[in-house]
Amino acid sequence: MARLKEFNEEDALDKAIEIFWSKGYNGTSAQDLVTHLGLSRSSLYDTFGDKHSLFIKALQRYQKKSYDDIAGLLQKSTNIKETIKEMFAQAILESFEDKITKGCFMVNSTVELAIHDAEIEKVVNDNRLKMEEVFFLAVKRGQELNQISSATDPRLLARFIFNNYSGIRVLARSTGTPKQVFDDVLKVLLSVL
Amino acid sequence: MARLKEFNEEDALDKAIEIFWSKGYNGTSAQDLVTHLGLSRSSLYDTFGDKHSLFIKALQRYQKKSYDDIAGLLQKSTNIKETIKEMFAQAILESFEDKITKGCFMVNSTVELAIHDAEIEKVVNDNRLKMEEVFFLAVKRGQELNQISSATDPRLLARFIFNNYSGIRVLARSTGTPKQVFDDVLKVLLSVL
DNA sequence: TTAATTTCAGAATGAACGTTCCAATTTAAT
DNA sequence: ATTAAATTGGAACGTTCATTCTGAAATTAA
Repeated sequence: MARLKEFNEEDALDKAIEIFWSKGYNGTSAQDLVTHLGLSRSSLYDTFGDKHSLFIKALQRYQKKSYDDIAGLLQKSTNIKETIKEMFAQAILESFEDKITKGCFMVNSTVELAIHDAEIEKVVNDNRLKMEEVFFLAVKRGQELNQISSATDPRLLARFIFNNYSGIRVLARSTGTPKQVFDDVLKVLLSVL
Repeated sequence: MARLKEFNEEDALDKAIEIFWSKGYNGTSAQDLVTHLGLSRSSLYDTFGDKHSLFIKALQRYQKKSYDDIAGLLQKSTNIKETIKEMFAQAILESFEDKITKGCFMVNSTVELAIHDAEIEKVVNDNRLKMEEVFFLAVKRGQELNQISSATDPRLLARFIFNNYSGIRVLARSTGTPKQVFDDVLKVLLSVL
């Protein structure tokens, strides 16, 4: 009965992830969104509601994508320690690619918004719990397979891995950090497993 | 010959650190600064120039204070590993205090601004290098004193410690993170030293 | 072809933004 | 006392902000 949308909603959300990831919530203006998403103000507001709603949707989509990515890799892995190494190596490499997105959108949002925005805090905490769980199960399996040292409780190792993941995502937000720094951190991290 | 300032410039800077630390650069308005610093717009702008200049001054002051704090502790320490443990334990405890400042102002600024602001990036990189150096010297001494395992190059351990420090500062920006999570990370970290 | 419905581009909105200005006030040396 | 310089509170500035509105264009079932 009515005119069709000229854009794909998921593609637009991916664009929103990009620009929020790059500039943060407060650093991204409505005009930035219009420009980067390539749609008009009216379409933007009709489709996604206000800026805050759009941000939440973008962050939730990012959470699901990055979680599924990591969970997928670890679940199908036959060499857990090697997979963890590749995961980190990948995150490190990505931070040296020439994209506007550096670091991690979830880490950025945690730092910028979690203490002031209950809705964001919930997404952030859910993410931490899910990531911890997927690392926990992976480490536990790695220990059973004798690929990871059983000297330390897998719960602790899971939290430790997540912490180092956050750490390198912070380092990645500064262009000046040499790759060797990341590699050194990863090397020590792996020596614990 | 002229009227005297009614406020202390360093106290005002400390207040600026607080509010920028809590709300970020883009999240802090000129009105926020006026309210939190307790001085008028004219005094604020006459004394510190514009918002960006004030932010840089605040961040540099924070850098010096936090660096001096950590460097002081490590340099006078007779038990390096124990001092590192106390340092982290202190950072963890502070994140559970009822203050508006959570996490680390330097980490926050890295995440929010480093890729878009060359001046901030310089402060951030200088800080990383200085922190790495102070950790490096401490670890080296700790190894010489047989307080820290010599299995790993002190440079790598320094970078690793800094990375975990950043990580827990991110975790600290989310009120929902249970203390046990921090404690577990610290436990694994110490097991490497 | 018509009618119903939605999207679209861009103008318009009022509020909030960072910054500047101004007149009054305070100080201390003359 | 007068003068010169600096600080002060608060009004005022133009700009940008997020959001809403308007009216034309587009679509498709009837």
